Amino acid sequence: MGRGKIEIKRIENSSNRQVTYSKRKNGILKKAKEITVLCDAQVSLIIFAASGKMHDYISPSTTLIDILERYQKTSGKRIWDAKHENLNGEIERLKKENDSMQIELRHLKGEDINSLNYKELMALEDALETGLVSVREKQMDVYRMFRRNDKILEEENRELTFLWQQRLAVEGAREVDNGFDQSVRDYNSHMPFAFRVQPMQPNLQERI
Amino acid sequence: MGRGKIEIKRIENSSNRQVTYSKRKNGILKKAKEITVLCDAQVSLIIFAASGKMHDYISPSTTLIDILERYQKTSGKRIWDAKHENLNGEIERLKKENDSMQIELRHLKGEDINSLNYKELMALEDALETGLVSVREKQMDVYRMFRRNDKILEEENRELTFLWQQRLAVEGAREVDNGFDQSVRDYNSHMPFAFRVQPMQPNLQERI
DNA sequence: ATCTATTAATAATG
DNA sequence: TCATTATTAATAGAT
Repeated sequence: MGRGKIEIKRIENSSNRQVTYSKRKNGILKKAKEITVLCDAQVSLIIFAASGKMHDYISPSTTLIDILERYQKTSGKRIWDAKHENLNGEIERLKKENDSMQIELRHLKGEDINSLNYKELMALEDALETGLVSVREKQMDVYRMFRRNDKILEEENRELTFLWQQRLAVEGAREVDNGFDQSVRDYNSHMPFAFRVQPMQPNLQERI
Repeated sequence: MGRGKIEIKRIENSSNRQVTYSKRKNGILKKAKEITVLCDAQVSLIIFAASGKMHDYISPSTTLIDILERYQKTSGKRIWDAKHENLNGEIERLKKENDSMQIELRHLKGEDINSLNYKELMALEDALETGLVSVREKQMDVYRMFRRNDKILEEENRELTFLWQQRLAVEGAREVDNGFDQSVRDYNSHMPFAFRVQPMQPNLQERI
């Protein structure tokens, strides 16, 4: 239908192809609309041009999702069900995992243990004891770390105090004419920053 | 195009409608095939007749799923993502819940506790102690139940033994002419079933 | 289903 | 891209 008949095979001339695409696309869309009106049909039509441009028509009486749902039922082909089922399976798996952990947690907290038999109670006791031992060991580590830090700080303090007093004595002897207050202020500002008490164990500091 | 022009509105005559549907459906399918060949287009066409009959055409170079995926991207409309979003959200939620329980469990078992601070360690210790107390209490309950059961059984045993011996004595005095072995066999078979040792605490029995 | 008169779509052209 | 038009294709109504 046109000035000449054409073979149904790829149109090699690119611009001809584009023009034909545009015309025929409109034609199909029109036909799709017409059949829905004339015959109560429901149509989903999606067309992608080679360029990537997309055109679609969905009968106004329905939705694409609805049509796809029906398509699945009618054709037996899977569209989203396959993905859907995987996700549902994953959810089931996670829920089960969750439940069993939930139960284990409650047991470890001493809850819901009426249903446990003697053997299970013994195992639970063992687990709790093991955990308690580990936790108390860790607590001791932390405690020792504190103590060590304290000792280092104390020692530094002693050293600094000593240095301070020594210097004070020397300066006091040399500059008797200046007021005492002035000296103190001087020493405060001259005290090198590096000598001031700095936190040890920075990691510890952050966490506690 | 036909013997007469028709208005584009629902065809009221049912059989005419069906015939027209059939003809035009073929026409659209043909056009869809043609545009894919002529213009490198990709088409997804699904048609439902009012009767429920379904016809479809998907360009051979692609799949419906692929087209829908592109449709989503191009149009921004959600198709299956809308459905999947819920499920994905659920999965994320469950995974998070899972992870935190996993961590809590490991902590209670004394694992991975290096990163805990002192306060957290104390809380953990408390939890473990509480759990241990509960478990040990339960163990004591079970132990006491055992003991009680044992005592009841012992007492029953004593009673039965007493009854047995009493009867034996009476019978022995009355039927001295019969052999002893015979008597014993008699008594075994005459002993009412209800008097035999029965398990107490059936629930306990099953679980231990 | 098939036929065919007629309308609709469109290929080539400007 | 748009309009025109010669020609083919689709199809409404009849058989």
